[in-house]
Amino acid sequence: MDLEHDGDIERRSGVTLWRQIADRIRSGIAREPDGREGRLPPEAELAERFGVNRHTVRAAIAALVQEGVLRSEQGRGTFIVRRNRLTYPIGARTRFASGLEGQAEARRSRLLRSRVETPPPEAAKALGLNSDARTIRLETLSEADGTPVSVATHWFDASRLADIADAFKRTGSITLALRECGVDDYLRRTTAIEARHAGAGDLEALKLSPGAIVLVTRATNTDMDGAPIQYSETRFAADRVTLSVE
Amino acid sequence: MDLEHDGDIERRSGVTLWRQIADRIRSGIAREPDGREGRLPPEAELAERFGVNRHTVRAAIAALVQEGVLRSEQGRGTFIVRRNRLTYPIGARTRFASGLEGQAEARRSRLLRSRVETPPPEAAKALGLNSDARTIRLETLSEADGTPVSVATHWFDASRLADIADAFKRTGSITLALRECGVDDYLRRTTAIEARHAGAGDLEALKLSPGAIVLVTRATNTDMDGAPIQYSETRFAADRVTLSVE
DNA sequence: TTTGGTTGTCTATAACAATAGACAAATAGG
DNA sequence: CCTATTTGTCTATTGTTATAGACAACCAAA
Repeated sequence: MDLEHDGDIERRSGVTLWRQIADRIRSGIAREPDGREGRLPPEAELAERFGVNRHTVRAAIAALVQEGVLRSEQGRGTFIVRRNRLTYPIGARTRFASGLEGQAEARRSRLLRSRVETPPPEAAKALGLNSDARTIRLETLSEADGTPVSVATHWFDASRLADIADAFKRTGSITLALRECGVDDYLRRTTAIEARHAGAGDLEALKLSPGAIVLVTRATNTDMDGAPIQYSETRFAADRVTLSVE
Repeated sequence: MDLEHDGDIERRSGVTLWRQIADRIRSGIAREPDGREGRLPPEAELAERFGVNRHTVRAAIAALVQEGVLRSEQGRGTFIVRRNRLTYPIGARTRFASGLEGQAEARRSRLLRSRVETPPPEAAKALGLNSDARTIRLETLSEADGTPVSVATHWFDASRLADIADAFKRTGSITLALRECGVDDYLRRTTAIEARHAGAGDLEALKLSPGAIVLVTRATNTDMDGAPIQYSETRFAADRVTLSVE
């Protein structure tokens, strides 16, 4: 595993040494050919390589064990827990479930929260609504093989898609829910991509540890006539997915 | 400015409180309508809002002043330094300079390093070369209005584009350099997008502070006959750009 | 010129992170 | 069954981060 990849760790940077080391080990694992099982070098060796005390390395490993990335066995060593990085394609026909087809067995989404609200400026603009219009806001969590992949906030025009929350709850799919509401097909028009530290809410929903990164996409979908029907902000666990633009 | 955006800050998470607060303030600013000047709430109020001591808030502010995001004036307050977030379009005709046209005045790229090497597996695969082939590796830094935006590592087939390093050095542009080497036009075939913490090298080149995030794109470009000519990994300062997928 | 609100600096203390060293407990291999 | 290697636990010490309170310096507006 290539841990030397990027310079030394830094002291009094606002990030503790154990967390920097944990991040380096995690991304070293993520960089590996997909889902390789393997053994981590002994703690003593890692401590020397990073130029820190063994206890500091142990703190980093403990955090990754907590996260489920590593597994330690007394007397034997510390091992990498197999986990694939998912590739999530973005294009005109972007859909969650079918996008991950073949990469994971159990793909499902479920509703965390829903409510009616006046849309934030961005959503209003994307949907072509006034800022005092009524929108339905859905918070959803998507998982693949039991691991949370992304949380998303969706806005829909309440006057056109009044029953979308119910439909999503029943079907567990935006595509199917839209179909039940009379939108047979739709297209992804625009996608903006950013990255930032995960907030507390996302940390919990995605089962991430503090300091983790989320990839944020903000997308507008339209029906086949070009009328906007959905505006979404999706936060992906950055160390579990690669976004792929065709 | 919406600082409440995402839950409480977390103690003994491996990230110091002042850094968490700095990150929250920075992204609160980034979320604002583009490049708004404005005043930060007083330190005492921020301390109360975040539930920490005023000195802790001061440490966060000091870090952001160091970064050039804020400016403090004794007796008056702390102010947001205007800075636009750039939107970088990704599509079949992705190019650095023209992509940012109209968003920034001075757009330029310069060569950090170049060398001949056997390509890493990913680059070899993308370029359709054997793993013992010779490639030219370019490290470049791109700036807009004097602010570093991205650093990139490019691989080219050495047998086809022997003079690419020189040509880039002269022209400061991949597009122009390729033209000098006989590639009149090219297309972006695939783009993979990830996000991670910036490594030490990228921190320095992009003038970021530790813990900062980079958006990583890995792209393959082909000539008009579909033959791969370039494989690149680009690291964008995540708080300065939005990637936009058409 | 006074007042209220703000940032800047100082001291002291408590909580946490990192180092150092020693040894126990489990495993794998000869 | 021994030995070398490895993870697990304990104690002690030092340096960094966060809290608490007090007050100085500066600014703007009454």
